[in-house]
Amino acid sequence: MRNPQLTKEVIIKHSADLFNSRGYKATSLSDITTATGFTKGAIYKHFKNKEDLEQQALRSLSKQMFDILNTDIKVAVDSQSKLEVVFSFFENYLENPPYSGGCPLMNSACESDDLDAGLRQQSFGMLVTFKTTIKRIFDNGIKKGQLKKTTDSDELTHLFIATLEGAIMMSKLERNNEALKKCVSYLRKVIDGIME
Amino acid sequence: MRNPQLTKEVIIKHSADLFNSRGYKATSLSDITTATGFTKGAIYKHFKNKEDLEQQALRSLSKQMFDILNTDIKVAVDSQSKLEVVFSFFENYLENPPYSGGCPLMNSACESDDLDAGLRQQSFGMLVTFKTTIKRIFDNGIKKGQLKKTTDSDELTHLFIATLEGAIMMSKLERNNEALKKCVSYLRKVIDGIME
DNA sequence: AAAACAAAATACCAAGTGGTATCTTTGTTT
DNA sequence: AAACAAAGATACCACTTGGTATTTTGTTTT
Repeated sequence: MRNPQLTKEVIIKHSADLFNSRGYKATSLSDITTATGFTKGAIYKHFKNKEDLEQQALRSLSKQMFDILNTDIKVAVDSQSKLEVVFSFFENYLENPPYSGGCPLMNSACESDDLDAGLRQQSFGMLVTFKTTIKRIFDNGIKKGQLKKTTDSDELTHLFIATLEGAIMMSKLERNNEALKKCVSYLRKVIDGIME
Repeated sequence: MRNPQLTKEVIIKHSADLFNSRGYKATSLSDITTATGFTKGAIYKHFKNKEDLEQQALRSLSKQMFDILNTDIKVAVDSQSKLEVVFSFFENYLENPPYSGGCPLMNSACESDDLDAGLRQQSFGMLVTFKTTIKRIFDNGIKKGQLKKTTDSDELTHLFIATLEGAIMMSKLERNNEALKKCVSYLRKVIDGIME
């Protein structure tokens, strides 16, 4: 019944959950051992140290987020529905979260200071990926004539990500999705305004 | 040369700085003693425990932020220039920060989970204050005929705060104020659009 | 100047931290 | 079935954590 690969996955999944909801530094190894049922021996068999585990956990969260997003974006046919995928993803964050604890990008970005360069670097990469994903939708939409040629894709990319991330923070703090709903509602109108 | 009141202020100021840049849980008492030059004896003379210090430090950061904002908002004469105060406050966050480590609202909101209810509560109050501050500018602007009557002040309040907070997160992570500049630039155009 | 009091320093404490070395178990290979 | 290596459990380690009890220092009051 031994399955080292599964063991590693279980450890990553549980610690990712703990890291994202309680914080990376605030989550101790013993938190993880009690959550997973494995011992420190098992953890250190699969991970160099806690920092290594933190990074692999964040990578897992990042992969999970973008796997969902990219899959649904690919299915959507035009720019508007592709952006709608992003909207509903965030809009349903609180009610039906793919992982608990809010957005892993914001959480890691807020917690990682200059000291732990690894987490910061990975968090940064996550932001780059996010920006690339959104901007591509705009640029393709413009190219295909679905969005107005005057659309400032770079500005809107920044606006969208900042607004969605900020709204998640607000909604998480207020424990209701009013902020998310209001912000997404606004962004939808922005889309309507640049539709060709 | 003993000055207990000053001692307390020094402890609060230094720990506020540490909490906001490195994180609340990640900052230890010894971090604070080395930063302030005082010992644990001095700290526990003035604060019940670490949690108490955390809360008083956050309150200090909050006060500092809103003192600056409210003062400048009061000086500004019309709605547009009042909102411009908020914009420039955030726009200059990175280059000329009133405190280091990014926005204390977002930092405390991200870090505080359900376990430390105190920090969370205070963070929540900070958000309420922020929302009230912004919304009042809109509502007064509408009432005075400076902004269009059709302005949805509640929606814009949420949009502004979410966008500014998200932009700070991005700019802090990217170590440049591109995101802040782009987002503020957009919000300025929103204002132009609702000017009467 | 002595006594009284508060402020801060010092010296502790138990508990928890990340990490390592060692041992036992398990599954696989020969 | 014997041997072997990998997986994981156990037992430990030095160190740091938040917190407390006690002592010293400085300031006021009498």
